[in-house]
Amino acid sequence: MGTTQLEAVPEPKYWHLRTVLTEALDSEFAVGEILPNERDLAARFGVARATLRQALEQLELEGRLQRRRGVGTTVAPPRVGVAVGTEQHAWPGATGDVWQAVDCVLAVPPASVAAVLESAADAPVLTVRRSRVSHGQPVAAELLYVPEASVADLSGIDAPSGAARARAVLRELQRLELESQDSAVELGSARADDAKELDRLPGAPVLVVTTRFLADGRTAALSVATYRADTCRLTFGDAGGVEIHQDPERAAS
Amino acid sequence: MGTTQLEAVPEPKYWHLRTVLTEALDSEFAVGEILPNERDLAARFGVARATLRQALEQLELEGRLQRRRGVGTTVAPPRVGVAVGTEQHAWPGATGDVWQAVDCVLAVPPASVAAVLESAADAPVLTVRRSRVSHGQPVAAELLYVPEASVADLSGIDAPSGAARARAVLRELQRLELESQDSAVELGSARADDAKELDRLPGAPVLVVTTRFLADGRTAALSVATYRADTCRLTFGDAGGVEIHQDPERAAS
DNA sequence: GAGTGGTCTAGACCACGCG
DNA sequence: GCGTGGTCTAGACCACTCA
Repeated sequence: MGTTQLEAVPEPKYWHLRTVLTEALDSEFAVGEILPNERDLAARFGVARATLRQALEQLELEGRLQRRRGVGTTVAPPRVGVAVGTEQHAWPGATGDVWQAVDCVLAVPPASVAAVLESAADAPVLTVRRSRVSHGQPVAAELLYVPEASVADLSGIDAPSGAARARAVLRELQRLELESQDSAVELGSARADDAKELDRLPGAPVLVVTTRFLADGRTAALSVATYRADTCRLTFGDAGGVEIHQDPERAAS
Repeated sequence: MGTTQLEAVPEPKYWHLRTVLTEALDSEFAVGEILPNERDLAARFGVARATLRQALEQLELEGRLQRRRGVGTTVAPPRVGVAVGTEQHAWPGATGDVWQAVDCVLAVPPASVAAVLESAADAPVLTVRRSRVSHGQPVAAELLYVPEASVADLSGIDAPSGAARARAVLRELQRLELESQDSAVELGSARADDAKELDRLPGAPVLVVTTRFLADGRTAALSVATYRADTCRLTFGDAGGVEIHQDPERAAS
């Protein structure tokens, strides 16, 4: 006897909370609206604040919420689609490039980068920092590694570093003919410097897009671009990409 | 006066822990090795278990660790590259397809899917479940939505559902000529059913790849594929993709 | 049944944004 | 200075795996 199937599968509280909050967001809140603070919400649902925060973290990961210290928790707008396919993420420095050069230094790259560039582990390479803005918000920070062999002549540039030199490097890069490129996308967490540029805390989830540019039969440049995972949807291919958002617990049944 | 710059920037303990552990993983541990349990580790570093767990979560997100309840925490192998570019993630059912058909039912899709398919919100569509295995491990679960208009004739199939019917649907789909496709990648969290298929807990981070297949001037099929974010690196483009792993706190300096 | 990671609690203090 | 989210603690119990 007893209850039929009440709590037959005791799912975690935070997961149930996530579902409840998702439905509330869908029906009762508008984009940009401020939610009650965490202490109030926790009390309202009768859970500890840590448990509530676990649910909010999920929702932030899914791009449904935005939390800012000292401000509050707001309903996030739908993710913006950023093109990383053929056209927009093309040969760095090409016309129509969506990136903005920030800085350029000559530095020894991480070992993993050196391996791909087939350069000595301690050989310095030109390291260009660029940033990408979409809809007024910073969406990505990039480090572009360019072996000195890829740029013919930088003697006309007097600046040893800075945005001017970065643009000069990109200009020189354009003299090479791009043969092909390939990319990989994986999940990562923002390093301190990237986090700052993306207006997030260190460790924030990011989508790391690594692109290798091939010219003259070798790797002419390597781009490691860090996109905010909470606000971005990376689009590939012919058209603009698909607008789909995950539904809560909706399976084929 | 006082101390020069000791703790001038008090970074969070869990972040510092993450860095320390990353370096330890790089130098002192082999892939597959089992770490001390969380209680021991926390005691060794003089922090609460919750703080230690926060660091481990980061490392798991970055694909460095693998944690399994009842077993322990092990050092994860490098992420496997899975191709989602042109060839392998091509027209479903084409020869060389890496997917395995699991099931097929006729069901009403989520509203967001119906919108893309340009079908009525309550119109059922063929929903094919497929799974993808790489290196012996399940890496992705897919729901493929196929409007009935896309498949000419299923009358020869007596099974109302199941893997046999799924394969029949894919076979019929091949009769259409694929015009183009576009994809989008975004971060999500695994629904209960996907989590089970991917051998993870609900809410685990996943990379959601949404692909729209265009044929006959309309959307002939829509694929929503859920990849394990901890173990997968999605590769696009001409070659096999780049093998880069994020280095801890290594900036151009 | 012993040992593991997963969940949850009820507190405390800190860093930040804003008025 | 106040309210927010972010960090941290020291416990407890649960779910799972495996010998």
